[in-house]
Amino acid sequence: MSANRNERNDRGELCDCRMIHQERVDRAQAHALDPETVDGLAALFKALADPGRIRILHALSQGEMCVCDLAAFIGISESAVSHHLRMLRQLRLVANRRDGAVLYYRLRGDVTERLLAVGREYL
Amino acid sequence: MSANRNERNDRGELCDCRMIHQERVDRAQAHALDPETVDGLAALFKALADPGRIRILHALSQGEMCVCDLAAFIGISESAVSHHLRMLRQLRLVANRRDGAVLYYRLRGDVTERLLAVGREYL
DNA sequence: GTTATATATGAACATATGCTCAGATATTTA
DNA sequence: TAAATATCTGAGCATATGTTCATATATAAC
Repeated sequence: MSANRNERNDRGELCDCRMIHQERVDRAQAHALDPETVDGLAALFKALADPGRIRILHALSQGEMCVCDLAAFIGISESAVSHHLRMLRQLRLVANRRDGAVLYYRLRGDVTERLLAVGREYL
Repeated sequence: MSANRNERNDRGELCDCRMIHQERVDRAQAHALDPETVDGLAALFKALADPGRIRILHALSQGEMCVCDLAAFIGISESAVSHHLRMLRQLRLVANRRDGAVLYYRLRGDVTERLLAVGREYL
């Protein structure tokens, strides 16, 4: 239970962090997520970390909608909605289909609905 | 399919938003999450929207750890870890137990693990 | 063709977030 | 008691984020 200093951290770098339980840190290290996974998860949850995007995604779970309908529903500008949709598109959480000048957005896959369901259960 | 202006929005306020499909907006409105739920969900996902906190939470899913072990594992200061843990504590995602001067943190409930599992499945 | 509609995009700006630093609190040890 | 350890907290600062505004693009209507 004694403090060790100047151990090597997970990246092999020297650090002067204290470390009370070497074995617990080793265990965490053994099961650690790789950086790519961590960043991917952070990006995913960041997409859901905004009230406007949550309302957009939940609205889309009822069926496809176009940008201006979403803007009217949420009460923010169409530009703001478009910015949000771009982010959600890049994360592949939504997809769209064009009908004339109108783009209809829909949920892509079931990730969003599953995450929202777990979240609502937790509240 | 004609654009309507100066309709009343979800809060009964006048707005000059365009609205192409009144029935789709109405449907979204009928199933809309209440503001309290939306904010709660946003706060929850915000907690998971940071690489450091994801690594903390995933480490805790392997068993309880103290602040300095987490700091050593993640490679950030103990103060930064403490700030993260306060946020996670307030959201009831983690709990702690004191043993002398050391505070051992653990996951509270299974929300975190379920969300991380769905997230990893999506990646 | 021109004009209107629907959406996208980049810049700018205000606010939010994460980290560090200095210091406070709690507990143990001498 | 004083000193050391473990953690917490608030302020300050740099960066990130969400929105608006102006403008660009794409399609439709005329």
